[in-house]
Amino acid sequence: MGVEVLEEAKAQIGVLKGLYGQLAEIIRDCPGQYYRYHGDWRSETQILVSLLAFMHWLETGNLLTHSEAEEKLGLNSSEFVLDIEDYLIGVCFMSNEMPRYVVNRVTAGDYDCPRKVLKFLTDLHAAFRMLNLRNDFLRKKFDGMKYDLRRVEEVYYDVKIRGLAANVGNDACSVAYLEMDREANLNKKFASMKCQRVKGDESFVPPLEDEAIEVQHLLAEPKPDNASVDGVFCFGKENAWKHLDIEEISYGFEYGLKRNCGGLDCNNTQGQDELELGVLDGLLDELDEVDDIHAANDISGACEDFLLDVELAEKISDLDCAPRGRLHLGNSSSESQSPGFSGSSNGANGLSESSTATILDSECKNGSVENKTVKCELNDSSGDKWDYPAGENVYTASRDLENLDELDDAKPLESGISSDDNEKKPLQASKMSTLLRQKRLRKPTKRFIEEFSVPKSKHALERQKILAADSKDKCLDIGSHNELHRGRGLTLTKEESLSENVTQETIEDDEKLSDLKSKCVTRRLKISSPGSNDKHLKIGSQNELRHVKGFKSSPREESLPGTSTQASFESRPRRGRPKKRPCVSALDSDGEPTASEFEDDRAKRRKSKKSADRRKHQRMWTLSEVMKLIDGVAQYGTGRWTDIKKLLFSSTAYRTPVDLRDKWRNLLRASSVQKQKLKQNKKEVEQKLKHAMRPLPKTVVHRILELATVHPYPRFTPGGRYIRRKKN
DNA sequence: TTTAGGG
DNA sequence: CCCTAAA
Repeated sequence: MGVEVLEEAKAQIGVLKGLYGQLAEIIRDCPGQYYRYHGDWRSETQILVSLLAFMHWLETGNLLTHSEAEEKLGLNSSEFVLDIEDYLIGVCFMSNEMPRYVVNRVTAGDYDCPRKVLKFLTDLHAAFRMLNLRNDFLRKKFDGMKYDLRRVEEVYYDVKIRGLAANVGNDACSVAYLEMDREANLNKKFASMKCQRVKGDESFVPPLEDEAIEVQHLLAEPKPDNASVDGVFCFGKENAWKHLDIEEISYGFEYGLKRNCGGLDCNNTQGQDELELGVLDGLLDELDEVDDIHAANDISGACEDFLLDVELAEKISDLDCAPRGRLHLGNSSSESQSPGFSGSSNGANGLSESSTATILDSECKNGSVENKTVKCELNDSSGDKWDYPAGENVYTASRDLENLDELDDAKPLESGISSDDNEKKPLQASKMSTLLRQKRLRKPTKRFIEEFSVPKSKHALERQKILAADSKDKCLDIGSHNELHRGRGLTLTKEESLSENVTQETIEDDEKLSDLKSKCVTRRLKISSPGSNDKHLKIGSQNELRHVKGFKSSPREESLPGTSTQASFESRPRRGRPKKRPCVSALDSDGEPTASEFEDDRAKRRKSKKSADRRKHQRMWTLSEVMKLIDGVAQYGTGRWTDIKKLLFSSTAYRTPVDLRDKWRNLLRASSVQKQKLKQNKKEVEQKLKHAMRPLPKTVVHRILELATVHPYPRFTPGGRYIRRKKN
């Protein structure tokens, strides 16, 4: 059937060829005017090229070259040609179709397809990368190809770890690979080239030109004219499927791996053989969670995905045997935890020192060596990516990840454990527990890391503040050491007289052992309103209790004059999937959590088992934040959320541009509702409103409404009504 | 990588 | 607040 389709398409191509012929004739009448008119059919040409290239790929597995494309379209005349740029854009269009194609093929049961497409796209992308593209449309399309490649990669690894990828195919491939001597050589060179680049990790990318030149040497036949294009693509064509074997890359990176892992022996690449279907089934769920990390590290995630799971599989299969020596490394590596904390180290230290929440300290300890190794590998493999994300940052980020994880299990080295924590130790001591724990880990996300570092340092300050005990009606400046250099610290305005404190979140540790202790999120909010000095500690856990009635707390963070109910906790069932259950507990005047409360909290959490909750936090928007947001919108309007974020929310790491936008959307909705309600019978409805939402100060509402007219947000009429557009 | 939009 | 598509 596929053949029929192809034939049919070819017939149509024939028709098009004829049409191009007609065009060519017209052009022939007005010599030299080709470029005057060819824009009229450019986009069609591009699409046509993409289709041709796709067909060609289906038939031969190779990339349609420029000359081939010209030939197929009958554009060989000297006057009427296929524009190089059109050709390239067409190729990009084709690449845009690949992810869909791959998914469809896999759905249809062709599990080998992703591998082929991946290689193809990898080559293609590598070839494109050598072009020196202007900042034009083609450049954009090329950028898009990166994401196509990534999506295909994900499919490939997904298929692979599910054990669906045909090993036969792999073998056959490698045999073919060996057969081609010349190409093998090219491959080696290419791989080593890449490898070198990775080795030189610190110095990062060699200039693109160098690379291009080097590859030019590898290219057998650079053409005199279009060398930069045709030559490159010949390269891609000749080596289709052959070079840059994924495994090859992995091996190539081993050097870097070992170095970055500080001597850890990570043979992850070999672990792949140990994949077992039975194990994999249980692992599939893992993917979702691991995804978080992908997003977090910004490293091309699929690879990580794969490796991590491989490692996990290894662990599981090892459960019956003696634990590997590697496990011990967890301890030694965790020793370096403090130095490793880099940016957030302040937070960690401050935390344990302040002793208010040492339990967190320990709960965050989750030493899983394989995570570490895997991550190291990831960092390195990221070196293979086209992006070359700032290695430093990525590295520290993942170091933080590791450390966060390590925090959980590395008991022996933990020195500053508070008494609260001691009872937990026995639980964790057992090796079995340790082993099993590694089976399933809820990884912190990027946002989590960000939050983790910022608020913690606040925490340290908080302690000082409490000691100073001067936090009445003054303006509180909660800037922290870490924040200082970031510019403007978080400053709370007077009328709020609110001191917001540490926010800590931990991650849920979801695993099979029933006695696991999960990590908890403690979020401390000290609310000191003009009337009282009550302090409240809010402990939010990320665990989801499906069976337990979830309730949501919405403590007022700002105590507004007049409307203030300084801490009204409302509890209502969450709409939809109950994702998160922040627990609220009132605390003694010190704001100290009592051991029993933690115990209680943990006990509850212990019950909650599965349910991957993606909810990272529910952080209330303070009035000052809202005001800042309003200012931002006034300044930039809607649609430039990143700018607003950068300028006004640079100190609050946990508010992403998307958050800002969402909040604005909600504000519009809220304010319009509030306005309408005001028109109606005030009293009753406003009573209801109070339950439903925290009413905004009228001035704020007015400002929002004003802005809503100036910067109309899509889907909100000037009246503020939310328009729900229907898909048809 | 950012934004819009749906849930 | 999350997720996805589109740009």
